[in-house]
Amino acid sequence: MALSHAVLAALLDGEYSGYQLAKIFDVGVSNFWYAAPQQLYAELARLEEDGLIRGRQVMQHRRPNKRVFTVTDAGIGELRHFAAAATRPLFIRDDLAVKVQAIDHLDPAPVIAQLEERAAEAAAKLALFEKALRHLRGDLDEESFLRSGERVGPYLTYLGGCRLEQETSSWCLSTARLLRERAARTQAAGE
Amino acid sequence: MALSHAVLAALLDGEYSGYQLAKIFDVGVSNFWYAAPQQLYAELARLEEDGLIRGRQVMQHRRPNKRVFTVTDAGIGELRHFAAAATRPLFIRDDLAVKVQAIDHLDPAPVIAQLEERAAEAAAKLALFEKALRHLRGDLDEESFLRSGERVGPYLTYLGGCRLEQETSSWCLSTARLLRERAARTQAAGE
DNA sequence: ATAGGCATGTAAGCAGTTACATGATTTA
DNA sequence: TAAATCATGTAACTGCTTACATGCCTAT
Repeated sequence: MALSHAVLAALLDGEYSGYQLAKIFDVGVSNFWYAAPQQLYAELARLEEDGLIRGRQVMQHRRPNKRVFTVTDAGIGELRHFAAAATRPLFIRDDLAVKVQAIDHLDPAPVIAQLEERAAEAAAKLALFEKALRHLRGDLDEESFLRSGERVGPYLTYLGGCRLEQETSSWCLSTARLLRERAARTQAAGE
Repeated sequence: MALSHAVLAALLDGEYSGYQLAKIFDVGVSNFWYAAPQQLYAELARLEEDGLIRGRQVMQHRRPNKRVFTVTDAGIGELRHFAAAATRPLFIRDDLAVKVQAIDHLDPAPVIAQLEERAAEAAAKLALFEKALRHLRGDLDEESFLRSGERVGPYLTYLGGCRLEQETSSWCLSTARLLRERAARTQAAGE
């Protein structure tokens, strides 16, 4: 049970189909959980079989029909059980950092380009998260919302996501700049 | 090929045994790559078979002998190839964030405790990384080291790790404080 | 004595990835 | 008319986790 809890948590805020969940995992939940679309269909089938979620057919006019899912009481129970148990350490894998780690033995040019690309992606995600935050808090300012809101979980994880993307962007840019300067200098020295 | 590149990058800075690598992945590399010890032994065997690393037996007096590994030219070639290719997106999985996402449906007490625990771990890691940074730059200040150092890759990834741990600690603490306040208020209202 | 560190693995099972497969509708 | 979006899966393979297995040395 690993992906299952992330799916249950995502389904707390509404009924979603596998396809919709895939998009949520691609943009929103992606700040703390990565999952491929195919995994989600398989996981939804498993969760339904275990009685932790319930599916419902939705007929659509000019689109394929879809099945949307909600968390059952048993599903909430499973989440409570999970939350009370010990948390595993953060699981992180970043190919780009591996490249930076090895940079002194590599051609820096493609790595610099990838750092700048990642910085741009992070900035775009940050903008998205900030939009989501404004949407969640509605007319309230952040402080009042966090004090009196009924559903603050997603808001808090988005706040964490914002920090992560901000730091990512800033680290990528400063690293890229430094590597550029060093590359310029070694080239000048080599001439 | 996923873990393999992380192992190759880690072996660039010296000869290490499986056991030593496991410790490096536990503390140092852990800011951008998670790996279990058993994986490392298997991966080292595979990399040696593929000729990307070379093992050497080291006899020891009052300890079991060990095999230490170095990256071959073919290994460097593989890393260069990897660095020039497209980078996959950050792979992240954080159980603690899943719990926060679902918090409004859960008993907050254990989650608050786990947030504070994670914050303490992050602060400890930060201290470790800062020590590693001081060690790497030796007598130089950071700017000169980054300008003129021969091996800046690990320094740059440690800098990234510091940011991550700092943000983690601060997010966990502010989230825990907020959840504590909310828990106190709902308890007061319930009485 | 006992716990912890050093040192290296195997085996079974589960989870995750990649490639394949289909088909309608909408937008450029 | 081509590409993108909506919509859902299967199958084969690879990678990862958990549990098991061993044994010596050092510090308390």
